[in-house]
Amino acid sequence: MNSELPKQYDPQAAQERWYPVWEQRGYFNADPNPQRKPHTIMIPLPNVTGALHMGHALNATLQDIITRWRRMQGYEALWMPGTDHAGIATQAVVERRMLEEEGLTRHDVGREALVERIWRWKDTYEQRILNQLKRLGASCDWRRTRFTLDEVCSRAVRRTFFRFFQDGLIYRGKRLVNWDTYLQTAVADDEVFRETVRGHLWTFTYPLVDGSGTIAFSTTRPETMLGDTAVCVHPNDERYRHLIGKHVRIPLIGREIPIIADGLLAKKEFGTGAVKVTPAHDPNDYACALRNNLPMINILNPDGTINENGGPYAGLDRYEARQRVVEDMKKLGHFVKVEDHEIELAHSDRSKTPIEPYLSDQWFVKMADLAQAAMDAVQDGRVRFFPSRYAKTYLDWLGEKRDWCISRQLWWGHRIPIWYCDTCSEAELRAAFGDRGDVCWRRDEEAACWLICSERDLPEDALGPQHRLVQDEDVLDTWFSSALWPHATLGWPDLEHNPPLIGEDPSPPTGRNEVLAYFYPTNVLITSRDIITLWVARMVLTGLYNMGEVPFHHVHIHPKILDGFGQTMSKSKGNGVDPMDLIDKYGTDAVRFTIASLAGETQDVRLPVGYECPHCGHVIPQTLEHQKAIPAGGEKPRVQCPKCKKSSQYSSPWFDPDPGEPVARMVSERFEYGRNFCNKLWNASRFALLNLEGYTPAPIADEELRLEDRWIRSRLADTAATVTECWGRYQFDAATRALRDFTWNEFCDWYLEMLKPRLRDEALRPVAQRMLVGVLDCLLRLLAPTVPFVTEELWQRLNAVASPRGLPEPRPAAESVMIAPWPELPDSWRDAAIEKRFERLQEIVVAVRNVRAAYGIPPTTPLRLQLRCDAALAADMRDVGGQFENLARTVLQAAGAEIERPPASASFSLPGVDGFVPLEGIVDIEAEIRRQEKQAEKLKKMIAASETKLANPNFVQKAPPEVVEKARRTLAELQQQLRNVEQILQQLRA
RNA sequence: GGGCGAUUAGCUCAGCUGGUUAGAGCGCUUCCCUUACAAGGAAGAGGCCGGGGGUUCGAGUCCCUCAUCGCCCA
Repeated sequence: MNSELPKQYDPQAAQERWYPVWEQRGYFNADPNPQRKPHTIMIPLPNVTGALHMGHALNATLQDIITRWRRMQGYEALWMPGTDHAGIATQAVVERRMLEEEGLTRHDVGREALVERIWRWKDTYEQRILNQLKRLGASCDWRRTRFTLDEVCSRAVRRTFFRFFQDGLIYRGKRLVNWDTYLQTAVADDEVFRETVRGHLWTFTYPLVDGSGTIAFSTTRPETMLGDTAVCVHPNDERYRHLIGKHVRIPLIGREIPIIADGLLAKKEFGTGAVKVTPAHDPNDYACALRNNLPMINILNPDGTINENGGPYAGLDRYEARQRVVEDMKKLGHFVKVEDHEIELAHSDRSKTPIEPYLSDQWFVKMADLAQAAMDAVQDGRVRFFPSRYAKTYLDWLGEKRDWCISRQLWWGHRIPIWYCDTCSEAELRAAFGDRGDVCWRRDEEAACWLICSERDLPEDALGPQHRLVQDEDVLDTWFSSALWPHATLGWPDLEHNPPLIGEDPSPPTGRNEVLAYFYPTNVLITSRDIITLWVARMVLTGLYNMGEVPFHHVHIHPKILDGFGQTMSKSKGNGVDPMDLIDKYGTDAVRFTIASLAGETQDVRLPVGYECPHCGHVIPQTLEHQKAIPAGGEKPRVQCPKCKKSSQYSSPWFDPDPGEPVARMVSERFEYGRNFCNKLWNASRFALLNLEGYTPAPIADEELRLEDRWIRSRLADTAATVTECWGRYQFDAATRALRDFTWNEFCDWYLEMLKPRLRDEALRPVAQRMLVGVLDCLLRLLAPTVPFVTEELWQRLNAVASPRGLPEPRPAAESVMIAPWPELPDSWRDAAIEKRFERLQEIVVAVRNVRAAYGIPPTTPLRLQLRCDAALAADMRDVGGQFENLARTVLQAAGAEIERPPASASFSLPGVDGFVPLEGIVDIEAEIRRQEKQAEKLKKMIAASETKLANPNFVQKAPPEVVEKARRTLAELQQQLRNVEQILQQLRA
């Protein structure tokens, strides 16, 4: 390795060099080891369709920091990677592409072929997302990578479903779902977006059966009349009270339906005050039907055409039927009027087509007991949220105990392990399966058939040729498999073998699953708040059910990253930065460090983004106009660079840049924070490496330490303790702040500067070198979890020239910083008195520099300094006298109580010490008077405030004595300072 | 409609259980390419801590209220 370090850190080189080394040496691997305590983190499995976005980058960075930190602390640290099959999202992407490129629908290719295509897609994109994690530096045990549809996870899904079914926790029922007529599947609420569209509001009448008149109502969807089962009015509506209980006839199909009263559905002010009720096709009507025991009539086929319940309209598309219904009602004389109306219409996020509320058969998990158990785990502290307020979200949601709808009408996913048979007898079932523990059955009276649940696939003729078994067509909700993630990935339900490792031969049978026993329960789940209910709650619930033990003890909820306008970043908004672009531009460590510094306990983080000019590299802030711009008249929108005056195209969700055009990619200048930090660390280390010639390892005796050595040691110990504490509480912003402050403001700005003269002095050099290397060694270890690449690069270079090293005793350095021990520094290093003395020195140096700046004296002009202070401080300052020369190009001429202000000097007054800088010929008396007057004013203000406070008898009586005492001391100090300033002023004016 | 959170320097954010003169990074001003670093160094300007009440000897910090914004749930 070249020992000559460049002036700038090259992140890409370090990333390419060290990641493969770590991986090859097996540092990421974790195996059951009785000698160590386990530490486990399960990755919140990224969706296999996607690419890593900023949310993932934040999430992964935090997990990696904790994992690397625990590993250094000596834990057997497992970070478990994997991906999610993400049912509908993946299937929809593949289907869309198939349609666009080949004009084929899933019905054209069939179930098997479609699933085959999706697997191929998955193989490609899974690799991409895992590689992106690796570029982020993720220290996952890649041998254990799992996929929710792989064999190991599938077995867990089957076993869980089977146990639920056997325990009577699974049932089949009707439910109103968001039906996507294009994809012909139900979509979840979070896969639906609302859009205002222009529609109509029609008003019609239904005739009363007794011939006494009609009742008028309004609707935006006339075709749903075919499924009406009631007309509803408000119970307090005087206009209709006499009609409640009577019946009307639906003219189109002749069905008679009741007029009911329901205060929750009918609004007196809206339309006519009466509303038709279509339980099978409207959520509010559905709820009303449940309250009032109304029948529910489904009038739609899965493709959105009217079914046989629509009588003469059967077979028509719902929109065609709408027109026909309106025409027919007109003909029959039941049309009143039509108005334009804006409607908030639900659309499927997947197909972008309107959603139809649709009543269909679904499978449910009973939540009552499962949810209660999961709530108990949080309430009694077995699971703790950080920040704690998120426990409320969790408890509120579980508290509703709403049954969990687990079926999805898709082809991609875990097929529901239920087989139907409507011809067999129970005796036949018992004869065929009675001796099998993995099959059970239950009678579904409503459907008049047997429901047979099996852990293993059943052939169609499992009951003999005379009976046909038909498997349920649906698959399970993706969350069903991800709910099992913490124990499924560790091999449950197999308790006899360790889970298989990728790329390795099966290990010899162990007779027990040591991996599961060792790594479960896991320690902490790190995730974002939007899946507390969907995922976190369900993992706790299934973990308790299957394992009898919570899946994790801590849940850390980290913030969300928003754009500069406070909006969620998303592809469709065109405001998302690609973490891979940031890594290219700033380096992985810079991205990690910056991201960690953003992760506080507040909900959101704003990250202003901009377009990087492809011509000059200048970053142009993104505006809302950029986000929304669409090509008008064929011309693609451009960003104008204010620096080089050139314009360029940029990426946007609304259009693709023209081929060959230079494209302004989206970046965020905030990451310069991390890049600059890494570079600072790099250069501090570079300084060290340039000054280590002749380094000899040896213990350092306490008497060899100078003031600055004791100070930096104290600060280092304090910083290490702070960082350890903050990470234990998942306060990443505070931890990185402490690290940066120490590195930059203490180690670089003061300590390194103070070492310089010592390193030039033959006699002092050896101890200075040992201290320098010792502190740097510790600092690199403290930073390694956050910025693994730059610290490794530096660690290796340090190893080459200074291997046994460290404080207070030198030891052989670890072969990699990532497996070096986490610094546990003695408490005795922390020394408040030393820090106080050092701060005095700092204040005086700053004051002298201040004089220099105030008088515009060039940095090269030497100055002289006299200090008036008590004997103790004077001795202290004389001890470090050389540092004034070094840090402020100033000679400390004298220090003591007897010092008098020399004529023609600039002065400063600090608590307990006055300083005089003789400036013959330079000092401007008037300017100096102004300076001192300003200082006197400031002191007077503070004295006044202080006096007011102490003059208040309530304060003196009621405040704690130490607070009062402190206030008195402060006042005395201020008064002394003011006297000194006034004396100086007097001399100046004389 | 219910819940959670935010509002502190031009921008992005810290500020733990209330206690001297409210901090950081970026940006800005002045000076400096000084033998680790111009992705740097030195010095500096910039804040009725969203408004209004209250509790307290004392409020950026606790309570109430209003306003604005964001997120989640229905």
